[in-house]
Amino acid sequence: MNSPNPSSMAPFLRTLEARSNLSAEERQAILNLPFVPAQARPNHDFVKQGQVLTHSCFVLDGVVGSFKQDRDGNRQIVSVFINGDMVDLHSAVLIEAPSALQALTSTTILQVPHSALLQLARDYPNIGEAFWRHCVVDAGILMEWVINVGRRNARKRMAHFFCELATRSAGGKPNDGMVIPYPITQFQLSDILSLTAVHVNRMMQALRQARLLESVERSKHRVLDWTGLACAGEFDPSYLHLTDKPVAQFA
Amino acid sequence: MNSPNPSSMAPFLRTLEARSNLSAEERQAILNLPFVPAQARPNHDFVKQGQVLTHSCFVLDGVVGSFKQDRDGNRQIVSVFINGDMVDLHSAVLIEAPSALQALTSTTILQVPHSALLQLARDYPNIGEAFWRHCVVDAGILMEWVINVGRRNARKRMAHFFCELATRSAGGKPNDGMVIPYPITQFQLSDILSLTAVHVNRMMQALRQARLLESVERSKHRVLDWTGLACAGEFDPSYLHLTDKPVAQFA
DNA sequence: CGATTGTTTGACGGGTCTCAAACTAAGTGG
DNA sequence: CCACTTAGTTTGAGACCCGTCAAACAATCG
Repeated sequence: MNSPNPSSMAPFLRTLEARSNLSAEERQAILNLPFVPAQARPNHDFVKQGQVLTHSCFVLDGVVGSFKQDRDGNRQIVSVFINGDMVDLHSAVLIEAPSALQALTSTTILQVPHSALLQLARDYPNIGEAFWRHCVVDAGILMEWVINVGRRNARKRMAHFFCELATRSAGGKPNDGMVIPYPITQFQLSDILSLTAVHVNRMMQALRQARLLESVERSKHRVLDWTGLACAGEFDPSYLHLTDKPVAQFA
Repeated sequence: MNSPNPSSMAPFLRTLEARSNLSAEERQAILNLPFVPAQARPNHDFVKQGQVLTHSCFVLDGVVGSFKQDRDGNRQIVSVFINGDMVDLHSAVLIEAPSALQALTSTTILQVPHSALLQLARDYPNIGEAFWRHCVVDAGILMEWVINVGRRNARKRMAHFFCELATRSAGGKPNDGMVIPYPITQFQLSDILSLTAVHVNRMMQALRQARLLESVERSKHRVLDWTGLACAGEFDPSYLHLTDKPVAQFA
């Protein structure tokens, strides 16, 4: 355990602290979480839907998609996770995986045992609350996904997704010219956006023509005009809870 | 406080116990939660999106929809709640409402102060875990909603929704002939399913013609053929976590 | 250099939306 | 009890967004 290096949990701590107040002792307890590193191959489930889990997965480097499939095997990505995200913290309290997990590119994950997470939540109720809050924020992102897929047309939907991804990779506000540091193919985009790869391609061209986005080498993407993109995607980042720290009523 | 009667929290306890194991003392603590009853008028927000909240809302009787709107004011219902559901338990840890709440029909809600919920979670870590798990199940329902809206056509989508609603109202497995005890208009259905009211009407006719569903008085609906409906909607109820009790690894 | 993966293009079809209006049921006031 | 109003349901015609199928093109890698 703990081989990459002892502070590999630092990005997780950072994510938690964006939304919750933690004491020095609590911070240390998070950093001391045990883990087992693992490499996830792209296009290959490392968690299967319905599987019973004993650990949660933390993304140290790369991109992970959460896949659900309908009866015909049509796959739909319901959320994506990047560096610093705890993919399935929820599995600590509901051990049956509601969706499959798959890396979209070669990804390093750290497996954190449920027992350690739950022990921490019991020893430090404030950490328990922070974990709970973490899951609640994830649910808020899902809500945004519902309205994205349900109400926005292909162009807005795609713009919105890139806004979210850019904002999350930048840990706040993205800059014009930034490159989203994860390769995502148009085929993967079609799974994310509930569109066909053909239509993704056409909308991509539309965003390029509007000088909002640019494709760069290896299926990566550059934000050319952040304000324009946010406008095209009707993007309001507040649901990500990355910047402000909402304080609970109870002290 | 506590006026309807002291055990009004019993349905909430039932919901929690379907998914978590609680001790006698913990059960009693849930039942003793303080609350303020309130009546919610249909088609009128009782919580606005972005509002800062001091209490969570429990549905004692009726239906509540969670609405999100895009910039143009297009509304989309992202989840519905019925008797026994704690609509926004999540607001206890994230006090800014991610969506508006509105009754779809005349509804009785009980407002439970966040302070009481958080105090309970701290005094009884096991209750904290149960609350956390409750929110995680809600998020799982949202995931199903994403694939429903994203991947299923109008007919399947509608069948799936009625399956979910029937299952939840029946607290498990619905029966042929059961009437879903909440009036829902086709206009409301269009907000739920991301369709137009016109198309909802046409799909409704298709389900009626297939002898799967029947409309009864006052916008209510009767399930004629449960197996057929579940098949038409590709419905698998496991994500609702109503029957089995998944036990966490940690004792 | 061939093999594989990802991107682009075109033609066509269909599911769903839009707009508009008629019809029905339920509730209200005179 | 009836006339009126309002909310909800139903129907039709036309347009458009996006899906399907098929094939060519480009880039990456061994």
